[in-house]
Amino acid sequence: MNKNFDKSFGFAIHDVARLLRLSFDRQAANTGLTRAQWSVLAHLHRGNGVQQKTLAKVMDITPITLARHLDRLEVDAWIERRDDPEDRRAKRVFLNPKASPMIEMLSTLGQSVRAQAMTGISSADEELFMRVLLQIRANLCVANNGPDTTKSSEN
Amino acid sequence: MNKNFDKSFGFAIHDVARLLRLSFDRQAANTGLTRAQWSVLAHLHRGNGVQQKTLAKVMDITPITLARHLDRLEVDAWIERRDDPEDRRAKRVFLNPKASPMIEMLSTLGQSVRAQAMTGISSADEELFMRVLLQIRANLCVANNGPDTTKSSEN
DNA sequence: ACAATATAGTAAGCTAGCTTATTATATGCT
DNA sequence: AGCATATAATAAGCTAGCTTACTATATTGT
Repeated sequence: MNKNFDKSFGFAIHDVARLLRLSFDRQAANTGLTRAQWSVLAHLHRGNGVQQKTLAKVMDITPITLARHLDRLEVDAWIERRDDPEDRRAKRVFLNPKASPMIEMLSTLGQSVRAQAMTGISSADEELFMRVLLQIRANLCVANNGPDTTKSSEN
Repeated sequence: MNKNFDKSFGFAIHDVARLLRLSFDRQAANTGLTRAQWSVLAHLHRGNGVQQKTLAKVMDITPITLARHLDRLEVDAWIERRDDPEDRRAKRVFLNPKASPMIEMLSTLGQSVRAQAMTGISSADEELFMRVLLQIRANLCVANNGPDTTKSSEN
């Protein structure tokens, strides 16, 4: 009955994104962290002490969306906001020590979810799939932001 | 700096889903309908008068998520809920006549967004991509719902 | 120097998904 | 018949994204 919808590109992508997030969040429920929050921590892991503005840009989410993640992460002491000494408008975000082991754990969880999703798919197919996926993302970035700002500049 | 994240499967899928939705919703903003709402209308188009329970199952969203879409769609008279004559707990959902042309319009919009996303991708690659995508979805459905309930039964 | 403009962060309020709990009605068992 | 269980829809309240608007601070132009 819903053949066309099952096969529709946009809906299929949407479903897969949702199912992946659900799968991850359920398995991480005991940690009290969601995938989106983990993503913040992981990005900080590779660039600790950045401004919120920068972090939001790298993560490609709006500053206010990031701010809310940080609010909750700060309550549970995963991260800390400090005033930027060079710009009184800005804040810089730092990981607290307790975050590191958690980042590791969630990273392996992420890998296992991916493996589950890719069951029965050859590595050649997987590779092509990823290549096309990244191309699609690039196409949409251009379409959404106007000729690419996001990926070039980095504060 | 964020190479690994750029290439990560889950995040890339998530990004693409978000960008697709954004792209669609922006271009459809003047209609007052979102992609999710359009999806409800389109499903009704191929199965008018179904119960909410059934519609939610076909769309693979929770009943309460559907109920809220229906609330707004009903306010603007795109659809109508009627009591099920055979089950006093249930309601059946019907398209109003004004919906049909809108469904057509949004459907072509959907196609154009897809074309934009697929720019520069060969049809062979696109085909393989879709095949893998649907396989992934099937894998995740099993993982999330326990051995597949969703796709087999249909009221 | 100071007025105009730009920028960093946040607030308010929206859609869209989820889980858990409630209400009303059906169904099934004894 | 009547009680226990199951089901259809909704309510309450959460995360996560968005847009638009506001506040405080920087920057720039004259």
